[in-house]
Amino acid sequence: MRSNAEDLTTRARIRDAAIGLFGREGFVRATVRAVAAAAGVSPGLVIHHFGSKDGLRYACDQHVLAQTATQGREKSDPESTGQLLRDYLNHPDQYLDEIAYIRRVLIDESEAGDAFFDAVVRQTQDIIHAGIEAGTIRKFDDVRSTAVVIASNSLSILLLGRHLSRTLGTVGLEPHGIGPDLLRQLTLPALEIYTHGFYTDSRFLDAARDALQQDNTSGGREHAL
Amino acid sequence: MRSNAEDLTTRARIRDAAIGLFGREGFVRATVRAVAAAAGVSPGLVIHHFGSKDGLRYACDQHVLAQTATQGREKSDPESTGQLLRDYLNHPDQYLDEIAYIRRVLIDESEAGDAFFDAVVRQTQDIIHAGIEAGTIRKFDDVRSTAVVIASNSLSILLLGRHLSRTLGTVGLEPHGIGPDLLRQLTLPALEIYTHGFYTDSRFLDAARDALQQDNTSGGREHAL
DNA sequence: TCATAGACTAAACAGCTGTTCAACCGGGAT
DNA sequence: ATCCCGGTTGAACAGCTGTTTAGTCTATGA
Repeated sequence: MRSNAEDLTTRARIRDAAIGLFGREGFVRATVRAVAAAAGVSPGLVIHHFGSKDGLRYACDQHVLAQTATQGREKSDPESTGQLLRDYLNHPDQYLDEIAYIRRVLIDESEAGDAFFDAVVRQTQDIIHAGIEAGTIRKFDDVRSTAVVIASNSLSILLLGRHLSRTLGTVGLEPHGIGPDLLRQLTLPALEIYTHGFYTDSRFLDAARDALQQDNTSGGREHAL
Repeated sequence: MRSNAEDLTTRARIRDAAIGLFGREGFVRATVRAVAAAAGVSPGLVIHHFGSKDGLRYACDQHVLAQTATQGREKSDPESTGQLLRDYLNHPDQYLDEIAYIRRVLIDESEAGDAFFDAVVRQTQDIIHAGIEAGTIRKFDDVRSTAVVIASNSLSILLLGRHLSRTLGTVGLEPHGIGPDLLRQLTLPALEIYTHGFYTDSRFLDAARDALQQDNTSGGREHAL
Protein backbone atom coordinates (compact mmCIF):
# COMPACT_ATOMS: atom_id res chain seq x y z
CA MET A 1 0.00 0.00 0.00
CA ARG A 2 3.06 2.17 0.06
CA SER A 3 5.36 3.34 -2.69
CA ASN A 4 8.64 2.69 -0.95
CA ALA A 5 10.32 1.67 -4.17
CA GLU A 6 12.90 3.85 -5.83
CA ASP A 7 11.06 4.00 -9.14
CA LEU A 8 9.30 7.27 -8.53
CA THR A 9 8.85 10.29 -10.71
CA THR A 10 11.45 12.93 -10.02
CA ARG A 11 8.58 15.20 -9.10
CA ALA A 12 7.32 12.67 -6.59
CA ARG A 13 10.81 12.15 -5.21
CA ILE A 14 11.16 15.89 -4.62
CA ARG A 15 7.73 16.00 -3.03
CA ASP A 16 8.51 13.14 -0.67
CA ALA A 17 11.86 14.66 0.27
CA ALA A 18 10.06 17.92 0.99
CA ILE A 19 7.46 16.19 3.16
CA GLY A 20 10.23 14.64 5.20
CA LEU A 21 12.17 17.86 5.58
CA PHE A 22 9.16 20.08 6.20
CA GLY A 23 7.98 17.69 8.90
CA ARG A 24 11.37 17.34 10.51
CA GLU A 25 12.66 20.90 10.26
CA GLY A 26 9.58 22.98 9.68
CA PHE A 27 8.71 24.91 6.54
CA VAL A 28 10.93 27.90 7.17
CA ARG A 29 14.03 26.00 8.23
CA ALA A 30 13.80 23.51 5.38
CA THR A 31 15.42 25.33 2.47
CA VAL A 32 14.79 24.65 -1.18
CA ARG A 33 18.43 23.69 -1.51
CA ALA A 34 18.12 21.13 1.26
CA VAL A 35 15.05 19.62 -0.36
CA ALA A 36 16.85 19.50 -3.68
CA ALA A 37 19.88 17.84 -2.12
CA ALA A 38 17.70 15.28 -0.32
CA ALA A 39 16.06 14.43 -3.63
CA GLY A 40 19.41 14.37 -5.43
CA VAL A 41 18.46 17.22 -7.70
CA SER A 42 19.32 20.82 -8.41
CA PRO A 43 17.48 23.66 -6.63
CA GLY A 44 16.29 25.04 -9.91
CA LEU A 45 14.45 21.84 -10.71
CA VAL A 46 12.41 22.10 -7.54
CA ILE A 47 11.13 25.47 -8.66
CA HIS A 48 10.70 24.20 -12.19
CA HIS A 49 8.34 21.49 -10.98
CA PHE A 50 6.40 23.36 -8.31
CA GLY A 51 6.66 27.00 -9.34
CA SER A 52 7.79 28.19 -5.92
CA LYS A 53 8.49 26.98 -2.42
CA ASP A 54 4.90 27.77 -1.50
CA GLY A 55 3.76 25.73 -4.46
CA LEU A 56 5.85 22.86 -3.15
CA ARG A 57 4.21 23.21 0.24
CA TYR A 58 0.80 23.15 -1.36
CA ALA A 59 1.63 19.97 -3.26
CA CYS A 60 2.85 18.35 -0.04
CA ASP A 61 -0.32 19.39 1.77
CA GLN A 62 -2.51 17.91 -0.93
CA HIS A 63 -0.55 14.68 -1.05
CA VAL A 64 -0.47 14.06 2.69
CA LEU A 65 -4.11 15.01 2.98
CA ALA A 66 -5.10 12.58 0.23
CA GLN A 67 -2.94 9.88 1.77
CA THR A 68 -4.54 10.19 5.19
CA ALA A 69 -8.00 10.54 3.72
CA THR A 70 -7.79 7.12 2.08
CA GLN A 71 -6.48 5.65 5.32
CA GLY A 72 -9.12 7.32 7.42
CA ARG A 73 -12.01 6.04 5.36
CA GLU A 74 -14.18 3.35 6.91
CA LYS A 75 -12.42 3.36 10.21
CA SER A 76 -15.52 4.46 12.04
CA ASP A 77 -15.89 1.00 13.50
CA PRO A 78 -13.56 0.09 16.37
CA GLU A 79 -12.55 -3.05 14.48
CA SER A 80 -10.57 -1.35 11.72
CA THR A 81 -9.35 1.36 14.09
CA GLY A 82 -7.60 -1.36 16.04
CA GLN A 83 -6.30 -2.82 12.80
CA LEU A 84 -4.91 0.56 11.78
CA LEU A 85 -3.24 0.94 15.15
CA ARG A 86 -1.76 -2.55 14.97
CA ASP A 87 -0.53 -1.77 11.51
CA TYR A 88 1.22 1.32 12.78
CA LEU A 89 2.75 -0.52 15.72
CA ASN A 90 4.33 -3.06 13.41
CA HIS A 91 5.71 -0.58 10.90
CA PRO A 92 6.01 2.73 12.76
CA ASP A 93 8.90 4.18 10.79
CA GLN A 94 6.99 3.88 7.55
CA TYR A 95 4.49 6.52 8.62
CA LEU A 96 7.07 8.66 10.37
CA ASP A 97 7.45 11.40 7.78
CA GLU A 98 3.74 11.65 7.24
CA ILE A 99 3.02 11.92 10.95
CA ALA A 100 5.69 14.54 11.48
CA TYR A 101 4.26 16.51 8.58
CA ILE A 102 0.74 16.35 9.99
CA ARG A 103 2.08 17.52 13.32
CA ARG A 104 3.62 20.58 11.69
CA VAL A 105 0.51 21.25 9.66
CA LEU A 106 -1.65 21.19 12.78
CA ILE A 107 0.63 23.67 14.48
CA ASP A 108 1.31 26.21 11.79
CA GLU A 109 -1.84 27.86 10.61
CA SER A 110 -2.70 26.29 7.29
CA GLU A 111 -5.78 25.19 5.46
CA ALA A 112 -4.45 21.66 5.31
CA GLY A 113 -4.24 21.61 9.09
CA ASP A 114 -7.78 22.91 9.34
CA ALA A 115 -9.03 20.22 6.99
CA PHE A 116 -7.20 17.48 8.84
CA PHE A 117 -8.42 18.56 12.24
CA ASP A 118 -11.99 18.86 11.02
CA ALA A 119 -11.78 15.38 9.51
CA VAL A 120 -10.59 13.95 12.81
CA VAL A 121 -13.38 15.66 14.70
CA ARG A 122 -15.94 14.45 12.18
CA GLN A 123 -14.75 10.87 12.47
CA THR A 124 -14.69 11.08 16.25
CA GLN A 125 -18.23 12.38 16.17
CA ASP A 126 -19.30 9.44 13.99
CA ILE A 127 -17.63 7.01 16.34
CA ILE A 128 -19.41 8.55 19.33
CA HIS A 129 -22.79 8.44 17.64
CA ALA A 130 -22.26 4.83 16.65
CA GLY A 131 -21.06 4.00 20.16
CA ILE A 132 -24.07 5.62 21.74
CA GLU A 133 -26.39 3.56 19.56
CA ALA A 134 -24.42 0.42 20.29
CA GLY A 135 -24.50 1.22 23.99
CA THR A 136 -20.74 1.22 24.41
CA ILE A 137 -20.37 4.98 24.78
CA ARG A 138 -22.23 7.14 27.25
CA LYS A 139 -24.95 9.45 26.02
CA PHE A 140 -23.57 12.96 25.95
CA ASP A 141 -25.65 16.12 25.84
CA ASP A 142 -23.30 17.88 23.47
CA VAL A 143 -21.82 15.26 21.17
CA ARG A 144 -19.98 17.77 19.04
CA SER A 145 -18.13 19.39 21.93
CA THR A 146 -17.40 15.98 23.38
CA ALA A 147 -15.96 14.87 20.07
CA VAL A 148 -13.78 17.97 19.99
CA VAL A 149 -12.49 17.21 23.47
CA ILE A 150 -11.75 13.60 22.61
CA ALA A 151 -10.09 14.55 19.34
CA SER A 152 -8.03 17.19 21.07
CA ASN A 153 -6.93 14.71 23.73
CA SER A 154 -6.01 12.14 21.12
CA LEU A 155 -4.01 14.55 19.02
CA SER A 156 -2.13 15.80 22.06
CA ILE A 157 0.06 12.71 22.03
CA LEU A 158 0.91 13.51 18.44
CA LEU A 159 1.89 17.05 19.32
CA LEU A 160 3.60 16.33 22.63
CA GLY A 161 5.07 12.96 21.70
CA ARG A 162 8.57 14.16 22.37
CA HIS A 163 7.76 15.29 25.91
CA LEU A 164 5.71 12.22 26.66
CA SER A 165 8.41 9.75 25.76
CA ARG A 166 10.96 11.99 27.43
CA THR A 167 9.30 12.11 30.84
CA LEU A 168 8.13 8.51 30.69
CA GLY A 169 11.57 7.32 29.68
CA THR A 170 10.31 5.37 26.70
CA VAL A 171 12.33 5.17 23.54
CA GLY A 172 11.09 7.49 20.83
CA LEU A 173 11.86 6.89 17.19
CA GLU A 174 12.76 10.48 16.44
CA PRO A 175 12.73 13.86 18.12
CA HIS A 176 8.98 13.96 18.00
CA GLY A 177 8.16 10.41 16.97
CA ILE A 178 5.75 8.20 18.84
CA GLY A 179 7.17 4.82 19.64
CA PRO A 180 5.23 1.63 20.36
CA ASP A 181 6.52 1.68 23.94
CA LEU A 182 4.94 5.07 24.50
CA LEU A 183 1.57 3.99 23.19
CA ARG A 184 1.70 0.86 25.31
CA GLN A 185 2.43 2.83 28.44
CA LEU A 186 -0.30 5.40 27.87
CA THR A 187 -3.08 3.09 26.76
CA LEU A 188 -4.17 1.78 30.16
CA PRO A 189 -4.08 5.06 32.10
CA ALA A 190 -6.02 6.79 29.33
CA LEU A 191 -8.58 4.01 29.06
CA GLU A 192 -8.95 3.89 32.83
CA ILE A 193 -9.91 7.55 32.84
CA TYR A 194 -12.21 7.02 29.89
CA THR A 195 -14.06 4.12 31.58
CA HIS A 196 -14.09 4.90 35.29
CA GLY A 197 -13.52 8.63 35.15
CA PHE A 198 -10.90 10.74 36.85
CA TYR A 199 -12.85 12.08 39.83
CA THR A 200 -14.62 9.93 42.40
CA ASP A 201 -17.90 11.82 42.30
CA SER A 202 -19.65 14.63 40.47
CA ARG A 203 -18.53 17.33 42.85
CA PHE A 204 -16.38 19.23 40.37
CA LEU A 205 -18.83 18.77 37.55
CA ASP A 206 -21.69 20.14 39.65
CA ALA A 207 -19.62 23.06 40.82
CA ALA A 208 -18.66 23.96 37.28
CA ARG A 209 -22.25 23.61 36.14
CA ASP A 210 -23.39 25.98 38.87
CA ALA A 211 -20.64 28.46 38.09
CA LEU A 212 -21.50 28.52 34.41
CA GLN A 213 -25.22 28.79 35.15
CA GLN A 214 -24.59 31.74 37.42
CA ASP A 215 -22.34 33.24 34.82
CA ASN A 216 -25.11 33.06 32.23
CA THR A 217 -27.88 34.53 34.38
CA SER A 218 -25.84 37.37 35.81
CA GLY A 219 -26.45 39.77 32.96
CA GLY A 220 -24.44 38.06 30.30
CA ARG A 221 -20.72 38.11 29.72
CA GLU A 222 -18.66 39.88 32.30
CA HIS A 223 -15.41 39.15 30.57
CA ALA A 224 -14.78 41.92 28.12
CA LEU A 225 -13.19 40.82 24.90
CA MET B 1 1.70 41.66 39.53
CA ARG B 2 2.52 42.75 36.03
CA SER B 3 4.95 45.35 34.70
CA ASN B 4 2.74 46.82 32.00
CA ALA B 5 4.13 50.29 32.56
CA GLU B 6 6.43 51.92 30.02
CA ASP B 7 9.22 52.44 32.53
CA LEU B 8 11.22 49.39 31.59
CA THR B 9 14.87 48.91 30.93
CA THR B 10 15.65 49.00 27.23
CA ARG B 11 16.92 45.47 27.66
CA ALA B 12 13.61 44.43 29.18
CA ARG B 13 11.69 46.19 26.43
CA ILE B 14 13.65 44.30 23.79
CA ARG B 15 13.08 41.04 25.66
CA ASP B 16 9.34 41.61 25.90
CA ALA B 17 9.10 42.54 22.25
CA ALA B 18 11.00 39.39 21.40
CA ILE B 19 8.69 37.24 23.53
CA GLY B 20 5.73 38.65 21.68
CA LEU B 21 7.24 38.16 18.25
CA PHE B 22 8.74 34.75 18.93
CA GLY B 23 5.38 33.55 20.21
CA ARG B 24 3.42 35.06 17.38
CA GLU B 25 5.73 34.34 14.43
CA GLY B 26 8.02 31.65 15.69
CA PHE B 27 11.73 31.94 16.34
CA VAL B 28 12.90 31.62 12.73
CA ARG B 29 10.35 33.96 11.20
CA ALA B 30 10.84 36.65 13.83
CA THR B 31 13.92 38.54 12.65
CA VAL B 32 16.26 40.53 14.81
CA ARG B 33 15.30 43.60 12.82
CA ALA B 34 11.62 43.03 13.54
CA VAL B 35 12.32 42.65 17.24
CA ALA B 36 14.40 45.81 17.20
CA ALA B 37 11.66 47.73 15.39
CA ALA B 38 9.01 46.48 17.83
CA ALA B 39 11.16 47.68 20.71
CA GLY B 40 11.90 50.99 18.95
CA VAL B 41 15.59 50.27 18.81
CA SER B 42 18.36 49.52 16.32
CA PRO B 43 19.21 45.92 15.37
CA GLY B 44 22.72 46.35 16.62
CA LEU B 45 21.52 47.10 20.11
CA VAL B 46 19.68 43.83 20.30
CA ILE B 47 22.91 41.96 19.68
CA HIS B 48 24.77 44.29 22.02
CA HIS B 49 22.45 43.34 24.90
CA PHE B 50 22.04 39.65 24.24
CA GLY B 51 25.13 38.67 22.28
CA SER B 52 23.22 36.90 19.56
CA LYS B 53 19.73 35.95 18.49
CA ASP B 54 20.14 32.67 20.34
CA GLY B 55 21.18 34.60 23.41
CA LEU B 56 17.98 36.59 23.09
CA ARG B 57 16.00 33.41 22.87
CA TYR B 58 17.70 32.09 25.97
CA ALA B 59 16.85 35.25 27.88
CA CYS B 60 13.22 34.99 26.78
CA ASP B 61 13.09 31.35 27.85
CA GLN B 62 14.46 32.15 31.28
CA HIS B 63 12.10 35.07 31.77
CA VAL B 64 8.94 33.25 30.74
CA LEU B 65 9.97 30.22 32.75
CA ALA B 66 10.56 32.33 35.85
CA GLN B 67 7.28 34.17 35.30
CA THR B 68 5.25 30.98 35.08
CA ALA B 69 7.13 29.38 37.95
CA THR B 70 6.05 32.10 40.34
CA GLN B 71 2.49 31.81 39.11
CA GLY B 72 2.48 28.03 39.30
CA ARG B 73 3.61 27.90 42.91
CA GLU B 74 1.09 26.83 45.50
CA LYS B 75 -1.63 26.11 43.07
CA SER B 76 -1.77 22.47 44.07
CA ASP B 77 -5.08 23.08 45.83
CA PRO B 78 -8.16 23.40 43.63
CA GLU B 79 -8.97 26.67 45.37
CA SER B 80 -6.16 28.74 43.91
CA THR B 81 -6.33 26.90 40.60
CA GLY B 82 -9.83 28.24 40.19
CA GLN B 83 -8.60 31.66 41.24
CA LEU B 84 -5.89 31.55 38.64
CA LEU B 85 -8.38 30.53 35.99
CA ARG B 86 -10.79 33.27 36.99
CA ASP B 87 -7.92 35.73 36.86
CA TYR B 88 -7.12 34.67 33.33
CA LEU B 89 -10.73 34.84 32.22
CA ASN B 90 -10.98 38.43 33.35
CA HIS B 91 -7.74 39.60 31.78
CA PRO B 92 -6.97 37.17 28.98
CA ASP B 93 -5.05 39.51 26.73
CA GLN B 94 -2.57 40.26 29.46
CA TYR B 95 -1.18 36.74 29.36
CA LEU B 96 -1.49 36.39 25.61
CA ASP B 97 2.16 36.84 24.68
CA GLU B 98 3.33 34.58 27.44
CA ILE B 99 0.91 31.82 26.47
CA ALA B 100 1.80 32.02 22.80
CA TYR B 101 5.45 31.83 23.75
CA ILE B 102 4.90 28.75 25.91
CA ARG B 103 3.01 27.15 23.07
CA ARG B 104 5.96 27.66 20.75
CA VAL B 105 8.41 26.46 23.34
CA LEU B 106 6.45 23.25 23.86
CA ILE B 107 6.45 22.59 20.13
CA ASP B 108 10.00 23.39 19.10
CA GLU B 109 12.47 21.21 20.87
CA SER B 110 14.02 23.33 23.60
CA GLU B 111 15.15 22.86 27.14
CA ALA B 112 12.70 25.51 28.27
CA GLY B 113 9.87 23.48 26.82
CA ASP B 114 11.15 20.39 28.55
CA ALA B 115 11.32 22.21 31.86
CA PHE B 116 7.85 23.64 31.46
CA PHE B 117 6.27 20.35 30.54
CA ASP B 118 7.98 18.58 33.40
CA ALA B 119 6.77 21.23 35.81
CA VAL B 120 3.20 20.80 34.61
CA VAL B 121 3.43 17.04 34.99
CA ARG B 122 4.91 17.40 38.47
CA GLN B 123 2.14 19.73 39.58
CA THR B 124 -0.50 17.46 38.08
CA GLN B 125 1.01 14.56 39.96
CA ASP B 126 0.87 16.50 43.20
CA ILE B 127 -2.74 17.39 42.57
CA ILE B 128 -3.60 13.76 41.93
CA HIS B 129 -1.85 12.57 45.06
CA ALA B 130 -3.59 15.19 47.14
CA GLY B 131 -6.92 14.35 45.51
CA ILE B 132 -6.51 10.67 46.22
CA GLU B 133 -5.84 11.40 49.86
CA ALA B 134 -8.81 13.76 50.02
CA GLY B 135 -10.97 11.18 48.30
CA THR B 136 -11.93 13.43 45.40
CA ILE B 137 -9.78 11.66 42.80
CA ARG B 138 -9.85 7.96 42.02
CA LYS B 139 -6.96 5.78 43.10
CA PHE B 140 -4.83 5.08 40.06
CA ASP B 141 -2.33 2.28 39.78
CA ASP B 142 0.18 4.36 37.86
CA VAL B 143 -0.13 7.91 39.13
CA ARG B 144 2.77 9.18 37.08
CA SER B 145 1.42 7.95 33.76
CA THR B 146 -2.02 9.21 34.69
CA ALA B 147 -0.57 12.61 35.45
CA VAL B 148 1.17 12.61 32.08
CA VAL B 149 -2.11 11.80 30.35
CA ILE B 150 -3.99 14.51 32.21
CA ALA B 151 -1.27 17.07 31.58
CA SER B 152 -1.14 16.17 27.92
CA ASN B 153 -4.90 16.50 27.63
CA SER B 154 -4.86 19.85 29.37
CA LEU B 155 -2.06 21.24 27.25
CA SER B 156 -3.77 20.14 24.07
CA ILE B 157 -6.18 23.05 24.25
CA LEU B 158 -3.17 25.32 24.46
CA LEU B 159 -1.65 23.77 21.34
CA LEU B 160 -4.83 23.32 19.35
CA GLY B 161 -6.63 26.43 20.55
CA ARG B 162 -6.93 27.78 17.05
CA HIS B 163 -8.63 24.65 15.74
CA LEU B 164 -10.85 24.31 18.77
CA SER B 165 -12.29 27.80 18.55
CA ARG B 166 -12.47 27.44 14.79
CA THR B 167 -14.61 24.32 14.74
CA LEU B 168 -16.65 25.34 17.74
CA GLY B 169 -17.30 28.75 16.28
CA THR B 170 -16.17 30.60 19.39
CA VAL B 171 -14.34 33.87 19.11
CA GLY B 172 -10.62 33.53 19.63
CA LEU B 173 -8.48 36.44 20.71
CA GLU B 174 -5.73 35.78 18.21
CA PRO B 175 -4.70 33.18 15.67
CA HIS B 176 -3.94 30.73 18.42
CA GLY B 177 -5.37 32.47 21.46
CA ILE B 178 -7.79 30.84 23.84
CA GLY B 179 -10.86 32.92 24.49
CA PRO B 180 -13.15 32.73 27.52
CA ASP B 181 -15.94 31.45 25.28
CA LEU B 182 -13.86 28.48 24.27
CA LEU B 183 -13.05 27.55 27.84
CA ARG B 184 -16.69 27.88 28.82
CA GLN B 185 -17.80 25.59 26.03
CA LEU B 186 -15.20 22.91 26.76
CA THR B 187 -15.45 22.82 30.53
CA LEU B 188 -18.60 20.75 30.88
CA PRO B 189 -17.87 18.11 28.23
CA ALA B 190 -14.38 17.62 29.61
CA LEU B 191 -15.57 17.43 33.20
CA GLU B 192 -18.34 15.04 32.22
CA ILE B 193 -15.78 12.65 30.78
CA TYR B 194 -13.60 13.12 33.83
CA THR B 195 -16.40 12.29 36.26
CA HIS B 196 -18.62 9.75 34.52
CA GLY B 197 -16.17 8.41 31.97
CA PHE B 198 -16.46 8.14 28.24
CA TYR B 199 -17.41 4.49 27.83
CA THR B 200 -20.41 2.86 29.47
CA ASP B 201 -18.54 -0.15 30.80
CA SER B 202 -15.03 -1.57 31.12
CA ARG B 203 -15.18 -3.52 27.87
CA PHE B 204 -12.48 -1.56 26.07
CA LEU B 205 -10.29 -1.32 29.14
CA ASP B 206 -10.45 -5.07 29.70
CA ALA B 207 -9.73 -5.79 26.07
CA ALA B 208 -6.71 -3.52 26.07
CA ARG B 209 -5.49 -5.04 29.32
CA ASP B 210 -5.72 -8.51 27.82
CA ALA B 211 -4.00 -7.43 24.63
CA LEU B 212 -1.11 -5.87 26.51
CA GLN B 213 -0.82 -8.87 28.83
CA GLN B 214 -0.64 -11.19 25.85
CA ASP B 215 1.86 -8.88 24.22
CA ASN B 216 4.12 -9.09 27.23
CA THR B 217 4.04 -12.85 27.67
CA SER B 218 4.53 -13.66 24.01
CA GLY B 219 8.29 -13.55 24.06
CA GLY B 220 8.80 -9.85 24.55
CA ARG B 221 8.73 -7.10 21.96
CA GLU B 222 7.64 -8.11 18.53
CA HIS B 223 7.84 -4.60 17.15
CA ALA B 224 11.36 -4.12 15.92
CA LEU B 225 12.75 -0.66 16.48
C1' DT C 1 16.87 13.51 -40.06
C1' DC C 2 15.50 17.31 -37.98
C1' DA C 3 12.82 20.00 -34.90
C1' DT C 4 10.64 20.49 -30.69
C1' DA C 5 9.50 20.05 -25.93
C1' DG C 6 10.44 19.10 -21.58
C1' DA C 7 13.67 17.49 -17.83
C1' DC C 8 17.58 19.14 -15.85
C1' DT C 9 21.88 21.91 -14.42
C1' DA C 10 25.22 25.61 -13.23
C1' DA C 11 25.64 30.08 -12.47
C1' DA C 12 24.07 34.26 -11.29
C1' DC C 13 20.76 37.67 -9.05
C1' DA C 14 18.53 40.51 -5.72
C1' DG C 15 16.94 40.56 -1.23
C1' DC C 16 17.07 39.41 3.42
C1' DT C 17 19.54 37.42 7.42
C1' DG C 18 22.51 37.69 11.75
C1' DT C 19 26.39 40.05 13.07
C1' DT C 20 30.33 43.53 13.23
C1' DC C 21 32.38 47.90 13.45
C1' DA C 22 33.42 52.60 13.93
C1' DA C 23 31.53 56.43 15.64
C1' DC C 24 28.57 59.20 18.68
C1' DC C 25 26.20 60.67 22.79
C1' DG C 26 25.33 61.64 27.74
C1' DG C 27 26.36 61.44 32.34
C1' DG C 28 29.03 60.13 36.38
C1' DA C 29 33.83 59.80 38.47
C1' DT C 30 38.28 61.83 38.97
C1' DA D 1 37.06 70.40 33.03
C1' DT D 2 38.33 66.12 31.56
C1' DC D 3 38.05 61.34 31.07
C1' DC D 4 35.77 57.53 30.12
C1' DC D 5 32.46 54.04 29.69
C1' DG D 6 27.99 51.98 28.67
C1' DG D 7 24.01 52.70 25.75
C1' DT D 8 23.02 53.56 21.18
C1' DT D 9 23.13 54.18 16.14
C1' DG D 10 23.96 53.71 11.00
C1' DA D 11 26.35 51.60 7.75
C1' DA D 12 28.53 47.86 6.22
C1' DC D 13 29.69 42.78 5.77
C1' DA D 14 29.46 37.96 4.52
C1' DG D 15 26.40 34.35 4.04
C1' DC D 16 22.21 32.33 2.93
C1' DT D 17 17.55 32.63 0.88
C1' DG D 18 14.14 31.88 -3.09
C1' DT D 19 14.14 32.58 -7.77
C1' DT D 20 15.73 33.48 -12.69
C1' DT D 21 18.17 32.69 -16.69
C1' DA D 22 20.74 30.69 -20.23
C1' DG D 23 22.00 26.71 -21.69
C1' DT D 24 22.61 21.33 -22.18
C1' DC D 25 20.84 16.93 -22.69
C1' DT D 26 17.50 13.43 -24.13
C1' DA D 27 13.66 11.45 -25.87
C1' DT D 28 9.79 11.74 -28.98
C1' DG D 29 7.09 12.88 -33.03
C1' DA D 30 6.90 14.49 -37.98
